[in-house]
Amino acid sequence: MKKAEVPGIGFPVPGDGGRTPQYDERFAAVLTTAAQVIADEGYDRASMRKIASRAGMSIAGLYYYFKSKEEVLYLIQFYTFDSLVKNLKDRLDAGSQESAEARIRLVVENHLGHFLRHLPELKVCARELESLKGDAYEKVLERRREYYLITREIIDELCEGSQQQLDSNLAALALFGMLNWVYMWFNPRRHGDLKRLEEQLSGIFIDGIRPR
Amino acid sequence: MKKAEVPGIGFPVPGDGGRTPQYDERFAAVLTTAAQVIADEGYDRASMRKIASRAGMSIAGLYYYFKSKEEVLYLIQFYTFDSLVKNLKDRLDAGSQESAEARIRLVVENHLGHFLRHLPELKVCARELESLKGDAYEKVLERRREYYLITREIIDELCEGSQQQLDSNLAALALFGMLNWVYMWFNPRRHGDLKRLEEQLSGIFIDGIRPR
DNA sequence: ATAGTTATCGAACGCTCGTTCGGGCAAGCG
DNA sequence: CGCTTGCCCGAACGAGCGTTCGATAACTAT
Repeated sequence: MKKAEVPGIGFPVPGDGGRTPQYDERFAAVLTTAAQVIADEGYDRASMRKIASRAGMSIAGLYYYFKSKEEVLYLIQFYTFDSLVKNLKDRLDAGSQESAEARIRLVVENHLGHFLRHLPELKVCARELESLKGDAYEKVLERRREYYLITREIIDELCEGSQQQLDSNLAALALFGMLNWVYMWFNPRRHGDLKRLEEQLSGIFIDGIRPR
Repeated sequence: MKKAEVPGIGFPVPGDGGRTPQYDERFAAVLTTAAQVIADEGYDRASMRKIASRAGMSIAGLYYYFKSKEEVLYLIQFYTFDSLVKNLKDRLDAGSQESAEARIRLVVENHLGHFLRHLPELKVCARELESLKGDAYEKVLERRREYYLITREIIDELCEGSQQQLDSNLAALALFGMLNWVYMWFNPRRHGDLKRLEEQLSGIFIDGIRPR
């Protein structure tokens, strides 16, 4: 059976073409395990042997699901940003009548919420973009840019009529800096109160850029 | 001749004990080259062979100056934070009568200024702390904590009397997030105006946390 | 029962890595 | 002059890497 592919990449995608449910389940489970190993040790030190052994299978068994190590990394990053963007769009659609400030809070809430549920994946995305090359790199970059643009448009709206000339591009990058740096210090035991974390960070950012 | 050592670590330090000036010069030059290679390719992919070849010497020659690859990484991070802290202390001493807001601006100015002058080193520090182990990791962490504490004290002062309960710990981490994420998007040609970058970022942060 | 597909494995190949070893060459000093 | 010392090298070693190959059971459809 021919494998379904992401157009223009040649990497397979699960759950979309006659493969068995067991296959899809195992595929997703192995990808989750791989994200944990890569988050813990970094892409280069996370060998296919370690990933296979943590997933309870042989190296050759791993290659039944993924055709290369880079594909594993690509899929983690692609799916992570894909679901990040999809969730954000859903939230923004549901709250489209809200103020720009409320929608920025939605962005922060979405990002940190996803972060808590998929800590290893987010860490991998924050650190390993540059470990991809060629088409895989471009495809992930495209998703990131989409995510960035959605956010920057809200920031543009929030800055409207500000007397200070604030660069919304820089502001968006500052926001992502705050949010993506979280993996460096976050500890579920110390910072488990997600609501509080969201409020503090979005508070700093919103008060920081709001016109006065 | 016995090599001088950082107390408790066992790693050598240049410029402090009877070695020739050529040695110190070459040592520093090789370390700068190593920082460039590691910033470009990541610690694991940056092989000793590549570092040696970019520095114009053989692998074995490299081992005359450094006793392991991890030592190279340690020295880059240790010296970078060392000089970052030293410069910051100097600036803060010179501006000790200034307001907390002005001193936060000094922190941002110092960090980004150092960033522009030592882009590869800062990138290495932002990404490769976890590639260190044991004593080297602890020693670098110690320097980072010192840098963090200096900054957080100023933030504490800036938040004094704020009616909102703002967590200065989170605020400091948010600031470092903004500043350290810069390596992900900074382009000297697009963002060459350092003064403007400093003003925008410190503006966002200060307005974000200042009591109102 | 037979043929084909799915999921898995052990073993190996070729390569790169960090590190070491023994030596060599030039400068400075006795 | 001979000898030490500072600086540097070619070559090698053992380990770990990503990837491939052929084989093997279990299941499914004919």
